[in-house]
Amino acid sequence: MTPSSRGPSNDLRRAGLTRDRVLGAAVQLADEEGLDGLSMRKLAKRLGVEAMSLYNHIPGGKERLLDGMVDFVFDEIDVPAQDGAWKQELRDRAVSTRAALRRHPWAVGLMEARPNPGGSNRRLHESALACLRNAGFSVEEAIRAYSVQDAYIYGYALQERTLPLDTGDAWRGVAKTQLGDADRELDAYPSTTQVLRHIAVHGFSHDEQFLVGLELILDGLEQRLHGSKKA
Amino acid sequence: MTPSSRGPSNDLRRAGLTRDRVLGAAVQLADEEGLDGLSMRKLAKRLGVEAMSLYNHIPGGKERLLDGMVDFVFDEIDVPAQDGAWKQELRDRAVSTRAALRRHPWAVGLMEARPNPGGSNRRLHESALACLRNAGFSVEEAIRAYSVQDAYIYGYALQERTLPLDTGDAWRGVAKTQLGDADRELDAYPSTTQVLRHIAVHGFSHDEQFLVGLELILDGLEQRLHGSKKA
DNA sequence: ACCTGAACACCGTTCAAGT
DNA sequence: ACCTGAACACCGTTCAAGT
Repeated sequence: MTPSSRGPSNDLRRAGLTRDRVLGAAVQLADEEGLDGLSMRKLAKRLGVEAMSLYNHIPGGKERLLDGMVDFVFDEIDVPAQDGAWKQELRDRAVSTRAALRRHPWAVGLMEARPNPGGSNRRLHESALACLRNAGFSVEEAIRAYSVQDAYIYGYALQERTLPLDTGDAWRGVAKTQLGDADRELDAYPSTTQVLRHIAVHGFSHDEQFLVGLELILDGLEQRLHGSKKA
Repeated sequence: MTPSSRGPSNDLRRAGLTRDRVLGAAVQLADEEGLDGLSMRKLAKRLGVEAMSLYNHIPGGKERLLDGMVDFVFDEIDVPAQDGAWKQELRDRAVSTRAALRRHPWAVGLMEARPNPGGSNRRLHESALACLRNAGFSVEEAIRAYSVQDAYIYGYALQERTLPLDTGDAWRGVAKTQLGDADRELDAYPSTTQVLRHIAVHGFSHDEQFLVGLELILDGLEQRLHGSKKA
């Protein structure tokens, strides 16, 4: 009568532990509790199993688990098309990358630091480079464009991780609190105070800030592209 | 006859444990073994003491120790002057920041993530903002300029941490090794292969790459500055 | 005031033993 | 083939006890 009794073999149980299931649970645990909260023992408990049995599915231990988790995040990033609209494609990739890193803040410091890049990482890398090459960037300029844009995206994600606030109200509140705390120090840091006052009134938007900076970089790359074509 | 016997009081010993000495030893340990290698127990051993006695000098435990270490790194970054040469001042600050992060790679992910910023951090922040304001940037544009440039600097440091190679020879070697490893995959990743071939021949320079990207951003900020002045 | 030993509640990982 | 208990070598931190 139970559904499982009708399965093809009755030893599948409710377990069916898989590399993918372990990876998914690990990402979820890190999303909820951060990288410090991710331990082999806690992860095992979530999967209804003892810590030692994880090593049957993740051969390299925790280090390889992290490799897999990082590639899991890379897989969530949209791969750019390789036709001529390079600026739009790169902008989309940047927005998509930032969104993935907001969902998985623990990944920011790991994405570019893994010695063994996974398949999703390599495919994304390849597509972005191809997109730039097809648009007319030389190999050298494609490397440069990729480097500058990636530095900006990951650096911005690093900043945003500290204060991932969405609404103008939240920002106004933070600025007012800091102005209240500082009080006696306002004279020593006049420009900082000015900035806090500005945010306390006008708020702040990560969405807008990120996009404006991104546009500045894309425009700079476009100028380099046209400059090199003329030369 | 021994030097110490002539000291003002003989109970100073060789210990004289201080917050500053603990901080210095912690930075050195992290430089040598990375953040994972920094434990209260190992740090204590270096200072000739048991782990528990560190808590007498670093009240908040390891978390506050990290706060202190981060501000130790901020203190090594040159503070920009506040006169009109904003472009040169910001360039110098960027170069100085990257150099500090190369000396202390463990700090990259921590610099902007501490909830309680230290004095050196706040002074640097204030000076950079003041430099921008004095150059004619509005409050809003100063925030933007600071954000874009910092994202680039820290993001670049994040990339560089993975492969902190200095010489063209080292880069050529890495590229050749990767081309050898990949072999069967070269067809699947043609643009990546092209990039590796380019580096295998021409090498690569972090110094140059960082500066070119930095200039692209500074030029973009300059255009925004002039645009807003006219408007 | 500063240092310490013992203890607590955790880690990642190995390995022999189970089924 | 997969899971586990016990064990090892580590963590950060508290606390009562020493001097």
